[in-house]
Amino acid sequence: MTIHVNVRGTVGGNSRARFAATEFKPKPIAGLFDMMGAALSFGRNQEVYGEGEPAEYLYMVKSGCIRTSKSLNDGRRQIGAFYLPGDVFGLEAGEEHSFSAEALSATTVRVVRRAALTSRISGDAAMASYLLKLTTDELQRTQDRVLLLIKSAQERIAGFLLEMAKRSHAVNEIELPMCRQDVADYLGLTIETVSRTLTQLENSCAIELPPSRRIVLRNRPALARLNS
Amino acid sequence: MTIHVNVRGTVGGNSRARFAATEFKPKPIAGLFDMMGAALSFGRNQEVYGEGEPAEYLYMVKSGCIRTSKSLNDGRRQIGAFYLPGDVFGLEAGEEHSFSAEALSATTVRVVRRAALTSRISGDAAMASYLLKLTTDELQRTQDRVLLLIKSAQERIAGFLLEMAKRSHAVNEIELPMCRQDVADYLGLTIETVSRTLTQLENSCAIELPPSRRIVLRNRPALARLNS
DNA sequence: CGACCATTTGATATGGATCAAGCGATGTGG
DNA sequence: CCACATCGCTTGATCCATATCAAATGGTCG
Repeated sequence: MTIHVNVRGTVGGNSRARFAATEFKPKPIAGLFDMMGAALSFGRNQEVYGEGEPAEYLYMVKSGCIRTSKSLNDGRRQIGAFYLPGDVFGLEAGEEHSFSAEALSATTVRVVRRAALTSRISGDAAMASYLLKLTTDELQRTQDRVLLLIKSAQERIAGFLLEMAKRSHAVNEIELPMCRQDVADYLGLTIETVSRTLTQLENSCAIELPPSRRIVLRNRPALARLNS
Repeated sequence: MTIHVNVRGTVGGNSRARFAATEFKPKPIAGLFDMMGAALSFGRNQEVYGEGEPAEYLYMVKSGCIRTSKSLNDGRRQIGAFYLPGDVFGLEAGEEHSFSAEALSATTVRVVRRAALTSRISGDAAMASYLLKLTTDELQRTQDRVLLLIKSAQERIAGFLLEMAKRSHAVNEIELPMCRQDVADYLGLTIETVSRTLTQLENSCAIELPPSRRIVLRNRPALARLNS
């Protein structure tokens, strides 16, 4: 079996990879990546793609977590988004990636060629709608980020926790897949401010921090109020 | 002539408004709004649509300028974007507007029913691509905003000026269509900080402020350096 | 145990917010 | 035509939230 995937990562899984299979009509389009994509594995901090590389593929997270990030010339780093299992990343406006993508921990993804999807826009309305939905959803999340970034540290953290809680399945308990520095770079704060704000919220009984990556939401209304 | 446009604004222009005309195939899709849309006029600060209203239409600015904004419960206001002639606004992830839209000054727009476009996704590949492009472009601009918002006041202002310069046609001179307060709410700063930062930039000879809405970029490299 | 990394905590500095006043242009009514 | 109100913008003084610098604590893995 030869798979011409010139991407980083370890090829694995039962990849029935036929990227150019144009006759295939996905019924449940959610399973698209599983059906037509190759599986890849990444280790902690391993790069999936780099800023400026051609945006040839779309990716769906199967397990683990991915962050996209961008380094500014002075060393600051901005995190574009965190992607959890089921999320699709790699969508770009232009022909190349404006952020790089890295795995937070051992992560598996499915890849499909972008061209394999976009070429179906004509003739496959479901595919066109699917791509549009992926993009509008991403847009919505990015707009929500903008709203977060103009607020105070408390509000950013509260908003972040609520967002993560909504995305994880457990109701009032979150296991953060990322370190404090990642949270800080996501919210445009320093690691110290993130830490201090979390302890403040703990002191005000809004949350609980058993070990530091696990967070229990004790008082959602209070957090939601901060989220305005 | 009866046009059933339950939107605010003054109907005018040569509106050959046939929203449900499904047989129409736009060749130059850019002219789409002119061909199938109704023209509307708005005065300064007049609302085009409000936050929470059903997102039934897409709009293209023909003249003037539109801002989208959102009021937070504590009175702060965040501006989502400024739209100049040629820009399309009103795109939403969900079924209702998450921002409201207002005219900055006397402004004319063209409206088309969103459903009239989305219904064509199947069968009209050009339309599908067009909608996707509108959305990815909007996404790109929103991601650029996120990058601006984590920076210092000087960097935000510099980035904003460069963005406006790129969008306006005159190379090194911009006529801002919005007041300082709008700039402040766009960049997540106060009006005082915007003003002070502009005078700082003037003192460092990066820009010139003949009357306050007109800005001359004297030293683009310096601004670009701030923009990192 | 000891090295290493992530996180927290403390002390201080600072950029931008806030509060307040002044300035300049535009418009209105006497 | 001028006095005066209004609005948008700038400037000044002070305060505070967050950054910065520094050190302590805790957790994990060899």
